[in-house]
Amino acid sequence: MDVGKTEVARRLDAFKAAFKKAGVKLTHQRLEIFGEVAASVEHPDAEMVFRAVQARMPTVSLDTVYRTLWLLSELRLINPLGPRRESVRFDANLAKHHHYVCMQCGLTRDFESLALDTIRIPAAVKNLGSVVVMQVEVRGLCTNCAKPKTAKTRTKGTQQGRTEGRRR
Amino acid sequence: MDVGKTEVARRLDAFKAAFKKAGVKLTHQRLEIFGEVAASVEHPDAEMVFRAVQARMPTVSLDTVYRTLWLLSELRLINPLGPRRESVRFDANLAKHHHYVCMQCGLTRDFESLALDTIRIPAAVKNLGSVVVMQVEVRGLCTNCAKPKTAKTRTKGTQQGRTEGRRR
DNA sequence: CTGACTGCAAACCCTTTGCAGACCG
DNA sequence: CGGTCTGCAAAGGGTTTGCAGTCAG
Repeated sequence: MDVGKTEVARRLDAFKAAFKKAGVKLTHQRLEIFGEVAASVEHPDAEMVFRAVQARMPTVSLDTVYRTLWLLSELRLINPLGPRRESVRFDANLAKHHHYVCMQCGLTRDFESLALDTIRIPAAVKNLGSVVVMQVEVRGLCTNCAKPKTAKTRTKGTQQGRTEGRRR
Repeated sequence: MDVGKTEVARRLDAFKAAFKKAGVKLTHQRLEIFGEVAASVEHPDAEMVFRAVQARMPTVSLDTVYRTLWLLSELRLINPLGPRRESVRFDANLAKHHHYVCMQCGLTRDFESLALDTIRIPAAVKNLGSVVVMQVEVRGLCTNCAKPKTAKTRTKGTQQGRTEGRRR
């Protein structure tokens, strides 16, 4: 249930290199925290990481875990999962469809594709559990966010935004 | 930028039928709230819906919007988007991969597939924005949750769970 | 040594809940 | 009319932040 030893070692090297390059300090807790995420196959959330690290280092605090996790994301050593963390969104389109999600503003749009609807799922997935839905998620920068500076043409003013100004 | 008129009408019919069948009351606010989600292509969150409905019905409260949104989900008239709402999760696997997510316990696992990595994305998506990542998300019931009752064999004890007891 | 980092506690934001009055059927 | 719903206000849970002491480089 763990990531292979060699793979973890490789991730740790990338970790140290990235820290050196970014010029941030390599503290004991950062190492433990990254080690935890790198060795896990569970896609843990902050609290899971916290509990695991806490076992070996009883003084860590949950906020350090959060800060470190986001730092790691910034250095592109790990990725936050799923659509941008924020509020739950709802979808009234009950037909088969797929999603395009803007990594910057969170804009989410449906798109349809017969070809994608009929994708064959690898047999190995069967070992994980039953298959109820299969959706393709495409992430990128929406045309609006891709526009150079002067982002005056905000789509309709409402909706969409609200997602940018994250991070500390 | 809206859903077609006929489609909205169809969704409204399904809505009324489902309400009658479920024996829940069809109130003014519920109708407005559903209408808002059904006509939007934005996958709004509770607050977006709230603001939109509030414009036409200044007395609605945000909590009613929440309650209605979840009610609609229960009646399968809309679907909450993305992996179960809860905390952000992180992924240290930077290689191309896809996700299997259990709809009940939130368990999330990677799986690889050359075939899936090379899927051709429909040209229409280009109009939405650039493509940075393409991932297939398979949702279903993991083997553990699928087990009849006596779910004694909890995977490793830790991780995983924490996601079930949602909803009011 | 010194600025970056940590732990602590308090603040925040989104979401949920208990309760009394309002309204659908 | 009666039970379901709503609005209100307050509680909850996850996440973030300001501050003073601590530690990596």
